[in-house]
Amino acid sequence: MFSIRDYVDRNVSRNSTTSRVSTGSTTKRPTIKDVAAQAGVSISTVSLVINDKGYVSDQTRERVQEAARKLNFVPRPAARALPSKTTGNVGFVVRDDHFRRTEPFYTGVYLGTEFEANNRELYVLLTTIPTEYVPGKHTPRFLREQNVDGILVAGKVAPAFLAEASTSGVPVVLIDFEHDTLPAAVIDNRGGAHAATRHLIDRGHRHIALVGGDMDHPSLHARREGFQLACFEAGLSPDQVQFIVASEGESDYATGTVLAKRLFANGAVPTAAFCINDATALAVIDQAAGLGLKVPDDIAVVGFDDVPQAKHNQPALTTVRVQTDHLGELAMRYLVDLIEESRSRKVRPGRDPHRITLPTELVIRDTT
Amino acid sequence: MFSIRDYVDRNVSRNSTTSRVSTGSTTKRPTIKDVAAQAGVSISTVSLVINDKGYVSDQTRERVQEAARKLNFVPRPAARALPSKTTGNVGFVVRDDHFRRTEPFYTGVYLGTEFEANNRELYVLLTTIPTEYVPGKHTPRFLREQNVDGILVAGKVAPAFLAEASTSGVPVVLIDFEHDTLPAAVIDNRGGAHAATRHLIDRGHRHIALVGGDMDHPSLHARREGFQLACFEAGLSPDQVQFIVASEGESDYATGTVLAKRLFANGAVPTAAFCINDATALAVIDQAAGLGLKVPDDIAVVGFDDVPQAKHNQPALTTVRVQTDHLGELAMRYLVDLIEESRSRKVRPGRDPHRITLPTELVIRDTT
DNA sequence: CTGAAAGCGCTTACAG
DNA sequence: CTGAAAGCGCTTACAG
Repeated sequence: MFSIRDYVDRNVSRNSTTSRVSTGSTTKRPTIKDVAAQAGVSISTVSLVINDKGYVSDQTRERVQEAARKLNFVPRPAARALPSKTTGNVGFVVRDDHFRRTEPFYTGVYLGTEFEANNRELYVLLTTIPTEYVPGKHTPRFLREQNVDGILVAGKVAPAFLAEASTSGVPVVLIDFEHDTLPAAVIDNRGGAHAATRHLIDRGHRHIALVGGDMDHPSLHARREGFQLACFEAGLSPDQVQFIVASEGESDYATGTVLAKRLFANGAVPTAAFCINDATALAVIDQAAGLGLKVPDDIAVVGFDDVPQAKHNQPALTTVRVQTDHLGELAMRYLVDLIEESRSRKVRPGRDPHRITLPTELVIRDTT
Repeated sequence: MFSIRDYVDRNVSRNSTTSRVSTGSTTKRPTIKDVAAQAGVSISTVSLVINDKGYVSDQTRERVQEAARKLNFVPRPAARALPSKTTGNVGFVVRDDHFRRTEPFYTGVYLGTEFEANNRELYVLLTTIPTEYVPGKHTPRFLREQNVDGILVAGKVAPAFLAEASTSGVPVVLIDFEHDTLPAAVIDNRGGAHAATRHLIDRGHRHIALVGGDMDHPSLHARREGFQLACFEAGLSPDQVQFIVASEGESDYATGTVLAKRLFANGAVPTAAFCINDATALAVIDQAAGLGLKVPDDIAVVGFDDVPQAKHNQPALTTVRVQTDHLGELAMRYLVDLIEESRSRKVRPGRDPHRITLPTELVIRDTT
């Protein structure tokens, strides 16, 4: 390993002050006690007011609120956590390779959860886990320390992790993934795929291919179902529909390129392709261009996800928009619901978990 | 707004158990008290052992450790935070538009900090701020609550935020950005650009262009310097060197496309282009292909960053690799150093802030 | 080297 | 509607 010292650049200008600046006021940060004194009430009352709990007369409430405002009082998270037996944190787990992906899908989801967490006065502890998850070894610290009130799991993860999370004692909500009976916030993959396929059919296409990598993921599986349903409804016969699908591997640009070659290698090329996601669609378009085929005249292409590149591509890609932020928000709200539910022990008798489904939107651009 | 209820999918199978499973053992989580009882010592001693502080005889140390292991004791973060006046958290701030970028630069940096945070028993609170930062309005919650021991700021952010962070009373380390005298962990942009340019010159090129968007960012500025230095050292005359630079706008693919058109519009096209980053380089390559120019025969291209796409591009892009994880790690270590330093009040007399520089590596592929 | 005690800043029954 | 008191689970001087 290396030492930090190895990298210190001594050529930095030295005529400088330090970065640590005092907070200006010498008085230390106020506590609930200071607020109580200022308002002339007990700390119990202050606590009730800032938590909006119990019965407090309007008059004292206002007096407390004014005192808090005047002193610039902000409760310390740790001091609240200790007696209340809650942490004020939620965990956000995603596989590292997913998080690193070029398409900013999970960063969008994360930002949505962060936004909603801010509204709910929660901190989000973002942790990545490896694809090959080994329980004791890779267990997120917040699980070991039981330092969260709930857990969000984004995307596909190892079942071993889900088992661990499920037995942690706090609610778990999956995002864009499904597993057993765990509650989940998912995209309307089937509906989106159906709309996209329907759109191709409406444009007059009758020979259509589905192109995509491994369909093992529940979301991709649902997209295939939506595609099939639309084909069936339109009365297409099986020989009008092709499935260009890899038996393994991610549905990424590289896999898409391989599949596109297979697609165009066939004698009778379909007039339209529903691609399982944008990465695949972009690969198909590039391969088509390489062969001198015109999009959409020779082959129409529709994707799924509406990644940033979709809009900028030449030609701009018709696709299904997924509002990733919104998905994260939705999941966080759902999790908070479950957390509150589990606190008011009333609803113990195992309410069934739900899937919450986020609608999608077909965005018609230049490839169809 | 909408309600969560609007999205509940009632078609989910209902023959299921709830996701909330008890932890198995009915006994509640052990505290330091339980460990003390088990080991037959006081809680003070247990505290000393688990924090590796003060003098404890080897014998009692072992007895305590065994007791802790046996009971599966894990200290609660909140309980430590309260009396110790530390939070165990560090803030990680990045602009939302940067975090959403297609190139996973900042996610890589984040993962590096997370990795190192795990080693140091710290939690990272990732927060995004808008480009147009308004102090009171967008202030991260961890600042309001003073809920961090230190702050990492990744990439360019509004000066108003840096001012707020600097006066928060905790150390701040910038990542891939520089500002006044704040400590920073930066990439060796100048060195990387110098090596890349030198490489072009070594390949025999004498007419070279620098291509990139707005050079306002310190990192890009440093790259330009490295480029210029290499040109100067090689004795290139000013008329052999072109600067195709936008006066504003990000150095992204779209801007790169515009610049590439300008580059190729000139009568005398250079034989090589040093692009300020990979996004720009990829745009140049695509534009060259559109004009029937061969890369690298008609024009050699080198980028900077080594984004995932660089390797997969046809032809694969020669570029300068930046180990984003490593950068994050480095910054986190630096921050922890500063935090510890600020705790042991000895080093008060304003030590000068440093820049810690991460080396880069030239990756030669097929475009040069 | 070890323990008793005070205290961190809150919440939460429990009285009144 | 309000307050006194106990307690959350640790850390940290301070004695010894």
